[in-house]
Amino acid sequence: MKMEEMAGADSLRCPFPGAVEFFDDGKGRLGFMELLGVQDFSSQFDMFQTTSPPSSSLAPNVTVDSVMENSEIWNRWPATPNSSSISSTSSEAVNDEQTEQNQDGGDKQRRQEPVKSDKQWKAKKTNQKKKEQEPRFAFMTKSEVDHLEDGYRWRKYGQKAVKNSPYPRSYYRCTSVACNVKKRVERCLKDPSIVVTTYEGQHTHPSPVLPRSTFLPPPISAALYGGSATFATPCPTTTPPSLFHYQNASDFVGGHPYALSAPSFHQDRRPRGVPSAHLLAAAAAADHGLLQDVVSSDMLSWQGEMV
DNA sequence: CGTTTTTGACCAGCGC
DNA sequence: GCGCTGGTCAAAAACG
Repeated sequence: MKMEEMAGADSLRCPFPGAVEFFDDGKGRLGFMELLGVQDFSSQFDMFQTTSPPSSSLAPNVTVDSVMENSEIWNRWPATPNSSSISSTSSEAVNDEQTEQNQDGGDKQRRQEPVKSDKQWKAKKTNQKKKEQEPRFAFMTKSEVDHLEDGYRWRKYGQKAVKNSPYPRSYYRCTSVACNVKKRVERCLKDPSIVVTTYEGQHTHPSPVLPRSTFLPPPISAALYGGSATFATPCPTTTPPSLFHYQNASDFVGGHPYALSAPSFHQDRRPRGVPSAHLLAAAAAADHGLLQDVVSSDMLSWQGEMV
């Protein structure tokens, strides 16, 4: 199936032209993913929902429709402005970065030196309290692969079993020096095909694979570069969300809450300097008018079919 | 050989 | 105080 056809099949039902991303996995196979939604369940959390069949499982006979049928949230996309501010966390994020650095640097020392002073413990407690206020940002992605490409390099530092769930939660940390951003990846209990990725913190550096100047809508750039002030909630698969809130309507170009997630294969070991297709698609989805700035002619082709 | 992942252990917070 | 849970550490293993 041609990309244009796939995109065309999507255009009738998808309320967000451009919300489907096609990408080449580098092995000649075509992958795609869907944006399912942007959601703020508790005014504390932005959630992006996407679907992303792994390239490895994407057989040639798999059609967009077969995947689209799995998208429960299509056509449920009324935007409700949310006035919560995102600016108040930026300074805290910086503080967190500093405390985190101290913590990271000090943890090894702490291990070697089990006896801790009260000051150390209080500092850690304070740090944890701050962490609760750190910007968080979550994506829901339909994918068979847990760890999704987002333009940054991550190192897994832990994995925990989730209560009442057969699926573990993985903990990742940005590999960049002095960058305190973390993310958690877990599967939705009710719908294991959905991966919930929660970002925490603010990147102190540009994406190694995406030029900083590339336009991304605030939720996306927030996720990639840090800056959102909202919190994630567990996936709502039992009752697909009917309300979607944005922190500010103006946060979205053209009022469209376009979002992205990622192709899900070997994200961290992709050759450097190669812009991630999904990132480009995200930018494209944000505003078709800006498409020419960020996407290839091929992507423009299918994007055009969808508008 | 450097980097990343795995995994058991540790710690804090919370509810009872 | 105790047990449970979430988050993190760090040594060892795996990987490229």
